[in-house]
Amino acid sequence: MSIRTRFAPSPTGFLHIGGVRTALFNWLLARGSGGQFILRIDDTDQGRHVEDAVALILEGFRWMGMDWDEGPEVEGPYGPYFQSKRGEHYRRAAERLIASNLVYRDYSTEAERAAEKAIAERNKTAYRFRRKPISEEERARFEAENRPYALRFEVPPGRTLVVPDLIKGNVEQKSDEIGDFVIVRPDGMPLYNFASVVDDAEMKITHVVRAEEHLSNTFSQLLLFEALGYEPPKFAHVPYVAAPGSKKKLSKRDGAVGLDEYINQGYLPDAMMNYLARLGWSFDGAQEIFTRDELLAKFSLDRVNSSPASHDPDKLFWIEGEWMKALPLAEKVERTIPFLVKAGLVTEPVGEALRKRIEAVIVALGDRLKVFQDVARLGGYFFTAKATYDPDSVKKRLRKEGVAETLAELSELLDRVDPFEVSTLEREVHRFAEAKGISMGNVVNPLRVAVTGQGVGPGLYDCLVILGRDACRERIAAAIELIRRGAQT
RNA sequence: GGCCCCGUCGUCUAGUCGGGUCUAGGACACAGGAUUUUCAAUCCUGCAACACGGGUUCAAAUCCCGUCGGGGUCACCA
Repeated sequence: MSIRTRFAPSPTGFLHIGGVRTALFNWLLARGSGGQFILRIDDTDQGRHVEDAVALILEGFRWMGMDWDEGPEVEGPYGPYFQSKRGEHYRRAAERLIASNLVYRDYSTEAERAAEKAIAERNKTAYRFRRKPISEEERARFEAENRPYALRFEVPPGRTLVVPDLIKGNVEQKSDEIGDFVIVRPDGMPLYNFASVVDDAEMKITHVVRAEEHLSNTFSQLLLFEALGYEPPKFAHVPYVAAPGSKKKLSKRDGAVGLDEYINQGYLPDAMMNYLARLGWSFDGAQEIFTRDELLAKFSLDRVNSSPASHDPDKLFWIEGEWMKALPLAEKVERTIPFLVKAGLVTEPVGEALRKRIEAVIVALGDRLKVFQDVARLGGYFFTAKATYDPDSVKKRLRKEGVAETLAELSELLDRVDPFEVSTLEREVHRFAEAKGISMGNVVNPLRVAVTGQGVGPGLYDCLVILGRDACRERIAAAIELIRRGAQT
């Protein structure tokens, strides 16, 4: 039988990278073996804005390139794939449990339970709900007055439950440690532990790969699978993702934890997938870069670490750089455009001339281009009429004795160089420096700041050529003006 | 607090099951150097870990016990 996995997010409107990693493991496991990956929305308890939140999740999955065989939009044979639309399934399952006498009506009030919890708290013991005897008269009265009740599963005493976890190994728990738990609320809403068991069973999920926080719940779920007469799936509990440089769980306060932040910076999906896969999983202790196909072929649960891994933005950035280097030029151009538009540097539609210019900038940027927003960040001045001068660079390279004069002469030089190309430019600037007895650094650096406004950037001659003779001379004039004005004040 | 999971360089990890080949390997980051018009890239070098304490053994990162630390769960949340 083929492997069927699922990812079941609750629509909170936020795609945590830890969640994306869990989804990835599921996707890799299923797709790597020719199985199916199912997306299910666990929205039993949410109310509003579910649609927007779901759209965001789907968008994230599409960006990552993790397609789902069954779920929202595509549907499938075991739908619906929204828990909020599966009420009938839960109701039928609950009825079966009622019929076999494995659940009971709990008429307790919130105040009663709160009091018992308080006692447990005071005694420093675990709070466990247990079925209390109820007299026939009382029961009849409750029913007569239509008193609301929750449906609770009666946990059998004296058993040892074991989860044969694919990542953690065999994990045991005594059933006596587990209190009777609610499966359906008085308002008819099923609870997670119940709904997810019903869904996993009915959707024929073979491997439940999910966050570690569910490990303790699994014992209750095992009882439910058994009570419903289902063979439980295999389980694999993935350790949490810790904050950078720590072993503390990664939370929203730890900086960039949402997938959208990386999408917005212009990370590559392949790089993100590569990074996330290596976070908590390794193939042989040596390989760092994996293509999608390699991941599909090489991923296995038994090489997922049982201890937490911390999010490492530096490593993500490095992997991103490796992937960016390997990306074909045409694709870089194509994918850069939206970021340039967003930065207000170009407007669509992008004509052939502008496209050539973008391509030239990307070529000049070379390996300096790591994420797509870098083109705007590092090379914005190629797309504006004037340069914006960085104060530090101006101070360091322009406000020096004789720089204005040197720049004026360089401007004349640029006027003469023909053709206006990298090789000729390079030759003439070298000759100029030699003739004047100035070090190359003292020629090139001021010239760079004068035409780009920045202290760092692509090779100078590339910059000059892309900008063109006229723009270069205009900017040099502007820089000289800047120096003169600064000298007066 | 009870129960459960986890603990190798700052970080991702190899090695742990089946003790010796581990004076603990690779990678990211960091530091220094080479190259160089800046930055990036590249190459070289360096820094750096078996949480702690006992025990078993000829031999322990690897097995056992304890301690400490982190996480989860004990919801009519997921």
